[in-house]
Amino acid sequence: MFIYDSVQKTKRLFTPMQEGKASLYVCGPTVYDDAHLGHAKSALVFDLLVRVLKAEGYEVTYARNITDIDDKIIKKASEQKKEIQEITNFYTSSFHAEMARLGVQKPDIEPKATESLDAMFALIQKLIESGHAYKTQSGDVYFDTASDPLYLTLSKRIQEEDEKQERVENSDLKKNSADFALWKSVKEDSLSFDSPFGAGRPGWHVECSAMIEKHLANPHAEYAVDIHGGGADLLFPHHENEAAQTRCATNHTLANYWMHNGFVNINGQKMSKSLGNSFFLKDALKVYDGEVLRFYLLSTHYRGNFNFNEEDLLVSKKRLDKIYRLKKRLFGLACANEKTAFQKALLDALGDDLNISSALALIDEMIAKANETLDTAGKHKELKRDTLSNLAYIETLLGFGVKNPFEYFQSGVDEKTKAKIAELISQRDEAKKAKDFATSDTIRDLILACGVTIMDTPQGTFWESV
RNA sequence: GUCUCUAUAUCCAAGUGGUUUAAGGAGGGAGUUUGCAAAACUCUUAUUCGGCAGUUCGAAUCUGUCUAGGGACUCCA
Repeated sequence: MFIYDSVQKTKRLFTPMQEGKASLYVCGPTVYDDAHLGHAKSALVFDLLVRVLKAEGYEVTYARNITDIDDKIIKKASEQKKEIQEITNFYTSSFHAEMARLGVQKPDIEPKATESLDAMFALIQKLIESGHAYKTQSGDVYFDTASDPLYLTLSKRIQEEDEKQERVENSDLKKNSADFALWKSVKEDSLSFDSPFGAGRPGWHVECSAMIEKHLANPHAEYAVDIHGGGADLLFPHHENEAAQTRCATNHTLANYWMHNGFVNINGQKMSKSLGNSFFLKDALKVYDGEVLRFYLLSTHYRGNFNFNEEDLLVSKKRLDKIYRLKKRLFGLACANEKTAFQKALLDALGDDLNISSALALIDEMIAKANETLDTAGKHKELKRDTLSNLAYIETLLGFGVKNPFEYFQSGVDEKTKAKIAELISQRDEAKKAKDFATSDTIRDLILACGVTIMDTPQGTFWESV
């Protein structure tokens, strides 16, 4: 497959270090607040990538971390007078629950910062020993960016003059203003762990490098992982710093391929903590079906910016509805495992740097063709078998159409209303049989008043919630 | 300010030099089907790809420039 490498800025043929195996590390959330749509987008993009890699035949090892040591967590805990763990446990489990509703499969490894301290100590120790890190008078350990000739080559930034000047002024603290903390010495009333460098807590960037070495890296390989992913906002400074740490502490280049997903914008503006315009996933899930959100957030190319708005989301729902209507049409029939030309084309589209638009176009064409043949030659066995197989393929590759189609269309309607609708439909059938269309239309109005729509088919009358 | 990305029909959105005188979806229009609807299906809806200039036999696709809008440079998916 082809992957756009956001560091080389070009589409490259994916060639893993080990034939048939792919390792992937993605920066996960810091668990101090509810997940927003941006977290959802990132998780969905890499969930899709993993599914595509597996469909291509790779044995995938996918790690996504949980950052559970952080200034913001500490701040929140003290504000709410709660234990750190109470905060992190709460947001970790809500993150998991919300991801599950989006159909995001669990990563193979989900390391937590609090469980990876040994690996961080080892990495920091190596950096100190090799002269790439230093301890300040205040007890902090900093990475010495000047000691790494390749620093800033990942994000291709240019060191500015004023940054160099700061070097002299702050000589008793940091050697260079670009230097970043590997270990922050303990301050009063904050979270602290014992370490070879004194009590304190790790800097943010060090956990990813350490986790990758611990869980994914092969000591003899050139790269620590095949693919490293995350949101576009992480390229600098987070990924730059990760890359520097790994490069200087180990004989690894951090990743062979870098993938960065674009932002989710609200009203054309980046959703951001500082702007306070975050759209929380839990709020979106109150209003919209998780699978519709999945379809919507995945419906445009992962690298582009995504402007969230309700009208476009409803268009996505209509497209997903079409998959379910076809599924409903073939409901109850046995599915054979036929590999079709459509499936090959679908995988080819997604194998081209996750070209979801092409993939969705293929799906729409497949649906139209299947419906057309079912309209004109309903007993076409081979077509039914292939169509069912195609729908099953879409389920595993994209996670679309995974529910029972009747339940999908009737979600949000309580049992009492369902019974009432069933009763009205049977009354309407009586009237229709008697060709009393005035009565049947009156009954239809009563049914529509329940917030549902009905459709007469050769198999009987069905209803869907609107 | 420095760097960087984007600009395709009413809207969303593929397409990175010729098989595309531009996929797919939504919306609009006309039909088929239906007791009527809904759903489904068919046809239709950009001679044109932000403006200008250039490279080329040939450009939405490459180069320059201008315009508009995002983003990074500070915690962020």
